Amino acid sequence: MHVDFDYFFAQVEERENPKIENKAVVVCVYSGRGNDAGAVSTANYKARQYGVKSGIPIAFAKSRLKDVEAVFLPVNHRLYDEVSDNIMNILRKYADEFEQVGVDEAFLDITANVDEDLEKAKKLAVVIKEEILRKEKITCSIGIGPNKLVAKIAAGRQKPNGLTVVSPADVRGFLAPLSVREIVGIGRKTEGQLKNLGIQTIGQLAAFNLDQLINTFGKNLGMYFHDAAFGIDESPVKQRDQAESISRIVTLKENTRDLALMNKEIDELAEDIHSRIMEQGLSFKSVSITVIMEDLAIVSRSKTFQSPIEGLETLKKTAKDLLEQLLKEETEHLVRRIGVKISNFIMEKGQTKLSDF
DNA sequence: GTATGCTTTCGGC
DNA sequence: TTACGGCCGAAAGCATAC
Repeated sequence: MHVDFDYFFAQVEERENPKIENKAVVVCVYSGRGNDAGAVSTANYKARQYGVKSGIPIAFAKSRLKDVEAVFLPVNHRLYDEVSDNIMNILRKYADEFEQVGVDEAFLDITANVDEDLEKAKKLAVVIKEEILRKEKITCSIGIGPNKLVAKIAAGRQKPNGLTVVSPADVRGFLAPLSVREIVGIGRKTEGQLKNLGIQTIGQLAAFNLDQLINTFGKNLGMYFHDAAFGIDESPVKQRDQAESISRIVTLKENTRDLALMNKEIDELAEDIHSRIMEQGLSFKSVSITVIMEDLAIVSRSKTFQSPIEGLETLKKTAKDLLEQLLKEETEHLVRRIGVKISNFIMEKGQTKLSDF
C-alpha cells in the first residue's frame, strides 16, 4: 500500500484556518530579498486550476491569481512536521513493515495484516483514511497493489482523496496505457531513449524484446525495465531510519562573487548541519557544495574522504575549498544562492547499527 | 561487456 | 512582460574494476 497526503502543506493550512479552504491557498518560501521574491512550495487544487504549482515564482503565482480570492502563506515546517509525525504513527500501526518516504508519503506492507485478501486491504485503506481524517483532519490518496511499484503508480491515479486498488490479475491492463515515465527509474533521458525505440507506454515496453532492451541499457537496467513493465517488483518495504544526506541552502542578500562574504555563509550553514549530525552521533565521509548562479544555473562540487570526517573545522574548510575551486572554473556569473551538504554517513564507535549502511 | 562507486545534475513537492 | 526556495532522493554520466 502506498499513501500520499494530498497537497500536504496547503491542506494543513486549510485545516488550521477553515475559512480559507474555498480560496486558492498558496504556501510560499520567501527568499528574504523583499517583495514577493521566492517560490511556491505547494498550492491547493483551487490554485492549481490557475496553473499555480510547486516551484513557480511567487510573483508569477500572484499575477495568475489576481482575479481570484487567494491566500499566500509562508511555509511553517514545524507545523507540517508535527502533523506528518502524527499521521505516520497512525499508518505504522497497520503495517507489517513500514517505509516513510519524505514528509508526505509512505509504503505499508500489509500482506500479513490482511491475509493477502484484496477486499480486506481495501477495507483497511478506508479505515486508515477515516482515522487520519478524524484525528488529523487530513485527506490522502491511497494505492494498493501487489508491490511498491504498482501501489505507488496506483496512488497517483486518483487524487485528491483517492483509493485505487489493482489486483494481480489487473496489473498488466492497468499499466499498459500509462507512460513509461510512471516507472521509478525512468527519467527524461531514459524516456527519450525508449521513444527512439518506439516505446512510450508501459504496454509497448512490455511487448519489447528483452535482449534488445539489454543491448541498449545493459543487463541490470534492461531486466529492471522489462520486469517493471509487467508490474514485477520485489523490492522490500524497508524501514528507513537515517536520511542519506543532510543539506542547507540559502539565498544571498545580493548576487555576488565576494569569497569572504560567501565563506561567512558557509560557516553558518556548516555549523547548523554539524550540530544536527552531532545530535545523532554520526560522522560522514562526503561534503558537497551547491552554487546557484544569477542565471539560475546550478553547479555543484563534492569531495569524498576515505575515512569519516570528525570536526566542524574540516567541514568548513572542505566546503570553502570546493567553493573556491568552483569559482575558478565558473568565472562568468555572479552567485545567487549557496548550499552545503554532507552524506555518506558512518556510525560512531559504540553504536550498534545503521540500517542500509 | 557489465558491475560498482563516485560526481554532478535533475526533478518532485 | 517578467517574475525564481529549500530540501531530499533519483537519474545520469563517467572512471575504474572485474
